[in-house]
Formats: sequence, C-alpha cells, structure tokens
Amino acid sequence: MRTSYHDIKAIVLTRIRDNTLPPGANLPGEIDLAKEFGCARATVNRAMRELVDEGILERKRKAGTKVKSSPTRRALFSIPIVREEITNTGQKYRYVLIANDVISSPGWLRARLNVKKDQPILHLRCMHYAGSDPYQFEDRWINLAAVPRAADFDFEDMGPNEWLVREVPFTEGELVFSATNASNEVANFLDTSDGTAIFTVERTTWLDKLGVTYARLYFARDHKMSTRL
Amino acid sequence: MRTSYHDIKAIVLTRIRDNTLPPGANLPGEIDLAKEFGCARATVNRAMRELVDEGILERKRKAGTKVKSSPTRRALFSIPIVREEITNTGQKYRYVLIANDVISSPGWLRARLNVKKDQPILHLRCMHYAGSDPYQFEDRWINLAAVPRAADFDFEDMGPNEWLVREVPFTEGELVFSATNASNEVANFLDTSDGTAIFTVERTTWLDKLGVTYARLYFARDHKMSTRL
DNA sequence: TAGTGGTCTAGACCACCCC
DNA sequence: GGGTGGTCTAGACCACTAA
Repeated sequence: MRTSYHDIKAIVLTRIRDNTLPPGANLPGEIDLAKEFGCARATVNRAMRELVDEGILERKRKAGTKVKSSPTRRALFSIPIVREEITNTGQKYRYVLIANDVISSPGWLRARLNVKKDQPILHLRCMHYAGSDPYQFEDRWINLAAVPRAADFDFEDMGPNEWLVREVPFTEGELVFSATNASNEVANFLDTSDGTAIFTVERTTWLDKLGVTYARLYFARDHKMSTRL
Repeated sequence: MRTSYHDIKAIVLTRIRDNTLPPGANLPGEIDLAKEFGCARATVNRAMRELVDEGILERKRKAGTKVKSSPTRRALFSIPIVREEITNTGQKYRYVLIANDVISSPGWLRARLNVKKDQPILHLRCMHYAGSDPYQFEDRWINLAAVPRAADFDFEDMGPNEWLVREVPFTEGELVFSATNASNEVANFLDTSDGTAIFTVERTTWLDKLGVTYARLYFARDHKMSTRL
C-alpha cells in the first residue's frame, strides 16, 4: 500500500503534536515531501489543502507552507430543520402556527432585509414541541417581494423554516447567537418564568442581496447547542 | 481557458437554483460530466467533492451523485484568542488573574476530562476586559497530568487560553453554547445585575483522549456571536 | 457483478509573489 | 527572476455497494 493523503495528513499532525513541527514552522515544499513519502506531488497537495481547510496550516505561493502560529480552530455547525433535530433524538415533533399576518415592513426590518418602504411582509409566529415540551418559539418575517409564493401557503402543517429550505434557495446568510432574558410572552410560550435566560438565534438570509427572511428563534430554557472541533 | 473546477461548481449551483436540478435529483456520472464540460474526470471529481463538503450534494458509490433534499447549510466559526478578538475591534485588551489554585479533581470534572481520582487540577479564574468594560469571565480547569508545565507558569500576564494554544498545539475539542442567568458572583465580575441572561460557552479539549482542559466562558451582557453562511 | 465514486500517478503549464 | 503552490490531464486500479 502506498502512502495515501490520509497517511500524510496523519504524519503531519503527529509532527505538529510532538513539536517536531512547532507553531510557525515551515514545511518542506511539495516536491520534497512527495520524495520523502514516495508518492506523487498531487497526493501531497491534497493532504496539504485539506489541512489548510481544517485551519492547521497556512500556505502562500513562493513563501511555502507553515504551521499556523495561532491555530484558529474552526467549529462546524450544521443548521438542521427543527423537525429533524427533534426526531433525530427519538422524540415526537409537534408544530403549531400561532399567528400569520401580512404587515407593511417596519423600519428596523427594512434596513435588515434591504427592502423598500411599504412592501408587504409576512409575519409568522410558531411553536415547535419535542414530545410535550416546548422546544423553540419562532418569530419570523418573510419578504413577500422576494418570495411571493409564501403568501399562498398557509403554514398550518409545515413550519416556515422547513418550507423555506425546500422552496427558496439563498446565496448568503448570517447567524447570530446570544442570550436574552425571556419576556413575559416568550416565557409563556416556552413554559418558563419571566427573565429566564434564553438561548437565542437570529437568522437572516439573502438571495442576491435581496433579503428573503429574518427569524428569531428562542429555545427552551437550558437548551445547549454543541459542536466538535 | 478550460473549464475549471470553479466553473463546474458555479454551473451546478446555477442549475440547482433555477431548479434544473431540484432537491433529490441525480446528477450524471463523473465521466459524462467530464465529457459535457470538456475536462478531465479529476476536475469534475474535485468540484463534486467540494460541493459535498459544502453540504450541497450527496454521493454514494454505485448509486451516484444527487442534490441533497434538505440542503443542510453549514456555518463555520473561527475560535480566536480573546486578546485578538478584542484588539481586532480596535479596543484595548486587559487581562486580570483572579484566582489560581491547585485542587484535587472534583467528580464532575473527572468524568468530563477522563482523569483518575485525586489527580491534581489547576483551577484558574480570570477576567478579560475590552477597554474599561468587562468582556468575559473565564472559569478554567487544567489537567496537570496532561500539561505538567502549567504548574510552573504563573498566568499573571498571559491568560490560560492563550498559553494553552501555544503550548498544546493540537487537540480535539468540543464547544457548547448556552444561555445562563448570571449568579451573584458572575454578575459582579461582569458588572451587571443578578439574573441577567449571559451568553455562555463551554469548551473542553482533549489530547489523544486525555482531557487537557475545561473552561466556562461567561460573556458580558448583550454579547453576540455571529457568523456568515 | 457491474457501475460508481475514491484515489493515485507522472507530467505539465501557469499565477503569484517573496527575494 | 525564480521558486512555490494551484490546477489540469489522461490514464489507471481499487473499494464499495446497489441492483
């Protein structure tokens, strides 16, 4: 068996761990590494590229490849559909539409979604349950100028996040995580008391600079979101 | 100019957006695509692999390549050193060590870091300031069996997170995000009132299955963490 | 078992950018 | 200017797995 790019990655990582390659150290060029490992340059190249993707190495033409001095590890989050998030844990998913209104866009939302004054916005509020427990309260605004079809869908049986993921492609998105004290309304929906610390996600998506949707997701108390590095 | 893997990715993404390739649709095999685009199979392969990495496509041997039916988008976070996070915004960084004790490992920590009973643990508590405002309160435990050098460092002038990144270059880790109501102590450190919702990050890192460190990071009120998709 | 993706090769040309 | 990584090729063999 030849040296594969997996092997090369493992070897380089070992050398970084045992300090043979300390942070900031330069690696040999691809041609030298290929000779050392007895493989083609393309194989070395693939291993190096993946280590760059993983935030371990830095490369510059002419300057060469080196170990990142502050190894900025990157965490990868997948943004699942709420229904799948719940059913994947073996619990039963229940969805309830609370309110469904067409409004004219308020100023703060116009700025965020980059829409013109008085354009119609669909405002939805819904609850997602895991078994009998509240899981997430979703406060969502959809730009009807960007997604006119949303006006014809009733969202009684399917949540807007799931519908949007299926129906509307997007080019860019932003996620913001924070903690908020539950308002009286949010506390009621999430079956907790006023002021409880609530893990909150704000999500905005755009399709070619046109704002598509903005949502605030309030999770049940003590909700944790985790990821491996 | 030949068709590059960038071009191929762009073409496939366009076809997905304009519904030529709806969710769940099968793509032609690599050989056919290579013919269609007039390039080598390896070029097509690279484009396809990257689209898989980005969560757009799914591939299985024999079965072929298809558009993911629920396009799970993935968000990337970089986890910077606190000092850099603050100085990057142009603010002045200040660090204060509050407490520094060697203790025997409590049960909950033994389980988390996978260490034996009565092994010594370094417990550090520190504050990070942005200008004159509290930025983050750090409650950190370091497994001295994994990092004996930590016992000789005084952490007066450099925070443990920065020191660890430099001394323990490569580790596996877990990140957990949540919201907590500030305890009296945390509220005091962060200059806010009891019960304020605090965005909290827990970070655990391992080196070859040996727990290295566990930290709870409490951010100042209204702190937001954001990322682009 | 046959078709698909997974990987590797040996060579080539090129773009970039530090020296 | 010259060395480095970035990319592409045409071909090959292999591993997995759906049919």
